[in-house]
Amino acid sequence: MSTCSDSAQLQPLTFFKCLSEDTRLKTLLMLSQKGELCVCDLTDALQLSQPKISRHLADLRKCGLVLDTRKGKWVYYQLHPDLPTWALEVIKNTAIHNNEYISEALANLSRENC
Amino acid sequence: MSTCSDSAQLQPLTFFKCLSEDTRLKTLLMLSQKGELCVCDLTDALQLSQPKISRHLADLRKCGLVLDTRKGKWVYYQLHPDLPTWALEVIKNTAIHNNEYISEALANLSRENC
DNA sequence: ACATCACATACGAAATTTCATATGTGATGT
DNA sequence: ACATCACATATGAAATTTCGTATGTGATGT
Repeated sequence: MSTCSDSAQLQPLTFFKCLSEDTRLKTLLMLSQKGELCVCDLTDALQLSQPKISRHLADLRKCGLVLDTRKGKWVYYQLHPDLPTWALEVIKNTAIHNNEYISEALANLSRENC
Repeated sequence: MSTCSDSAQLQPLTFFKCLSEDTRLKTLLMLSQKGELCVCDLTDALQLSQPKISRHLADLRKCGLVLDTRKGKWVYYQLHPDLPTWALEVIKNTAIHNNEYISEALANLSRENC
């Protein structure tokens, strides 16, 4: 995940490289279902260390797949509003037809908040 | 691309790992447009060595994304007929909206045959 | 039987990706 | 000013992926 030459148009290969890692894929699928999540939501949901989540979010940011918004201490992430339609459809299509892949993470999410 | 535990149901992560490499992605997109291609078609189209193409096709085979059929000397590949609908739609959706990504390869294809 | 064509596979080397650990930064509260 | 919380980033080690080269295999033709 090094070659995301920022600000260029989203290349299909770049896009699928982002989807080819467990943490990043689950993050994108969860965002497509939940709309908006902060970093601590994701560490809870995926049961992973904060730096690990943060590094993968940085990758997704650099490729333009997610948008971050600071609200006080918290940083909220969402799927980038400027995502090409085909890419958004891939994410949503995958999320809808693979519920079991993210169901456990979504369950962790609802239990507690930071 | 090592962990394609054959014959299991297609996992989204496995699927996207297959799409996260240039040769494999272009191969799948071309198959979705052309229906059927032999190995030498792909070496011509993508201008890559035969073993390189062959190794990536082996990956796609092991993950169940393509089906190979021997016809005399030639081995023809197609998208696997049992592909889950969501996966097939991802491939077709991507192909339709990213013509420029495979246009050069498709042009090479029409020029000559082996 | 032998040569050749189309394709598959084995083996290291090189490049890329991923990770844990440590440290840095901005915002909030006292 | 200081401590703390939420998050980001740097660094080097470890795992994984990719590739070139060499070699193996099945089918066809003579």
